[in-house]
Amino acid sequence: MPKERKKMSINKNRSRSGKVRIQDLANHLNLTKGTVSRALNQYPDISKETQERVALAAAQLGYRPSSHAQAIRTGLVKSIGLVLNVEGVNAHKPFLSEFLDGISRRLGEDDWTLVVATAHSEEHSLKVHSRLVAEQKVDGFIIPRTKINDARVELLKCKNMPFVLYGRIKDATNCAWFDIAGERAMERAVARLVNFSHQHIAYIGGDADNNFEKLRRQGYLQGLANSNLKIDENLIIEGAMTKEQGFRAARKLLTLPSPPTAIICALDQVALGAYRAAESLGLFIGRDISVIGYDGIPEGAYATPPLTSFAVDSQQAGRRLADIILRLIRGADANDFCELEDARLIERQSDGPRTKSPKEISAMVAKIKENG
Amino acid sequence: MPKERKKMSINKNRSRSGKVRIQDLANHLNLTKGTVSRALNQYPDISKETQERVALAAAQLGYRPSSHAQAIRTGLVKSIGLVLNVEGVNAHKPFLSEFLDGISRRLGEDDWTLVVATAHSEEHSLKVHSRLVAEQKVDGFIIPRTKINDARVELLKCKNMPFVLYGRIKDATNCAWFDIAGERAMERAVARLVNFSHQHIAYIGGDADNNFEKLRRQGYLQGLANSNLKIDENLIIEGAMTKEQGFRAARKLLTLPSPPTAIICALDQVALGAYRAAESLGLFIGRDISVIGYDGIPEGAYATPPLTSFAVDSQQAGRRLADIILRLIRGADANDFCELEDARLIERQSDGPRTKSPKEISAMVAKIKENG
DNA sequence: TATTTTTTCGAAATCGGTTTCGCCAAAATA
DNA sequence: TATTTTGGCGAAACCGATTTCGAAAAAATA
Repeated sequence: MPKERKKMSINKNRSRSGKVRIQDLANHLNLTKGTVSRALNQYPDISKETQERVALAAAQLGYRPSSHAQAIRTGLVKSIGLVLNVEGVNAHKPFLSEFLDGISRRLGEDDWTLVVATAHSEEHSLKVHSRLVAEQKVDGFIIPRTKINDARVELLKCKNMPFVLYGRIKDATNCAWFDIAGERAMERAVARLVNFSHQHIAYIGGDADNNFEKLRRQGYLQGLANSNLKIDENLIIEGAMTKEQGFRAARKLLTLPSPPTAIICALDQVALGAYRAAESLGLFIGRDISVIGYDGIPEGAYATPPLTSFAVDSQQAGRRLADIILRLIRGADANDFCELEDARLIERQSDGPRTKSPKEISAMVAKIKENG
Repeated sequence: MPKERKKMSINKNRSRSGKVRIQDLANHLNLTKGTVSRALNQYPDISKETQERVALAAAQLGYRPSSHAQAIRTGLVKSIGLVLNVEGVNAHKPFLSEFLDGISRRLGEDDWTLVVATAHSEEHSLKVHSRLVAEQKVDGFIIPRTKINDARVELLKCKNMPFVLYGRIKDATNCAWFDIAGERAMERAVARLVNFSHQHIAYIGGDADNNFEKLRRQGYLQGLANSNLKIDENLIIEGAMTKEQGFRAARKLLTLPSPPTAIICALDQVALGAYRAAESLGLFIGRDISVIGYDGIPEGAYATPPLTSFAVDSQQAGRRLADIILRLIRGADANDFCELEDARLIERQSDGPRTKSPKEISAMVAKIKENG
């Protein structure tokens, strides 16, 4: 008996289930499929009349070109990749769905789709990108959370694959990017606090290898400079990304011999951690000390007191990024897209006029620590 | 001058950029591409020797088959669709990235990918599904947040497209599904509170058209029945999905003439809203009244007091769902997948022995309301 | 040794589109 | 009227894989 050569043909039933192919459309119209294709793609050598006839029939029969069949000739699969690095647990959470929504909506308008993958380290992220490129699953990438020196950028440049950055990087030549000006927000935060008569303003930043952190820190420093305040290294802590880390950082600041009267946090989550630190030390936020956050997470509105913050419109960001990557793929020049947008200040009750001096705060804290 | 017939050829440069095609591999091996293809796909009519030679060369040259070129013949694009309905703002947030991660990892193991799209209404969701099917962007779907009667199921059944449900539905014949037994968690929550001597146990549920809500409510009622407690319709509120709605619902319950001594919430967010309601009425959770949530969101651990809840492992759920849909596409029978998993109880400090009677609670609340 | 079977591979068709080439008739020009 | 140009479409190649078919060589059997 000869070896069986056929492989199991799985789901053969589904393959021809009622789908209208271009050949069917051509038969129905008494044209060749080549002509139908050119008509649908608005080639100038097809008469207006025929074009309309074809378009009408296509709509009536519900013809939709198979995207991978197109891809084999055109090289375009009409989809965009987004690789999320989920190593830090809370990494992307707050606005992920809004962000995805913004991207998906914009892509959907042009009948493109979004491919999402996750990665668990920077190295793994590169592998995932490579796989998507090699298998030709996507025509371009949106790169979230840029690092100062970002290996993803090198990789995609070398593979000649279009991409747009959500965030900035050190060397952005030939890179399209879109970003929210976190540094300007931080600068405004300092100005606002100075206006409230604060002079000792601390800063709790995020992970230092994220580019946004570098920028926000710069903004904070610029804010100090604008008001001729001198930098106190003791009042600057970086590396806080979670509520817990915010708690620890704020506690450290508030138990300093000369504590700040106001704290700016690069992330709302961190600010909420600072809330608990203040609470644990008997300080009332908004009265004894001021706190300003950044992100505009919904929980901020429900905190006591409601958190003053800078809101980022993630949905809009996603939409804009999708729009840019589509343009790039269609031939636009990456250098034409360097877009910076401001975050929107939400004034709430976690900050206000300075009521205590550092000394007084220190005394309050000391008292509490004694008793408890 | 004749009309220009060529369309702009965009990104022509990228099309042949160093990619290894099967023909290149075949030339390199002095075989035909058909033979190479069969060798790579383990056809039995290729000698072991040749198979190994081909596999080696493929690895060395870095050959990866173009997935859409495969798709045109096999009918499989090797990707799974997930359509998120984002109409309720907070709809999917807490565990979305973990969920995506679970799916993406499992799919990645088999070189499949995940296509994510968003929808803004039930109707729009159907359209998005249809588009993905028509353009053959996916080979199957994961359907999150099942409704009791779910139109997505009808649609996909009729289009003969494989899918797996995250959640259950009314009529699940020929449906593969995976779910967390929220009803059993609610039942256990009641038993736990009864054990703490509570007899007046309220329930705040989510939107009634979600199937999970129906089940959790049933579980709550079952729990009452198990302990021979009678149902008090005044102690049951549905339709709360956010912290704000939880606040309102809990306030309503606690200002009742005969308020509950314990509240079970179908969502942690809602439970945290209840925290604020209790606070606003001068009640201390964990001492004056008990609260139990469901979801296991990280914020629960940081609330005061830390929230007792039932944790759901979204990453694991995503992985399992991905695994099921792959099996279905490879020919498994949908009826073989009806999987129910228990949520894990996290005992914290928001519940405990009953210390006050409804009357006493009512008195406390009245006192606070009097004072302001 | 002659015949049959098995193993292994090449050749070619195929999937569903896009794109190129060239033909023929109608219109424009000489 | 003779020639050239143009408009509109059919025919066929092509994209990169998979799958079918058949044939030559090697092995097994008569």
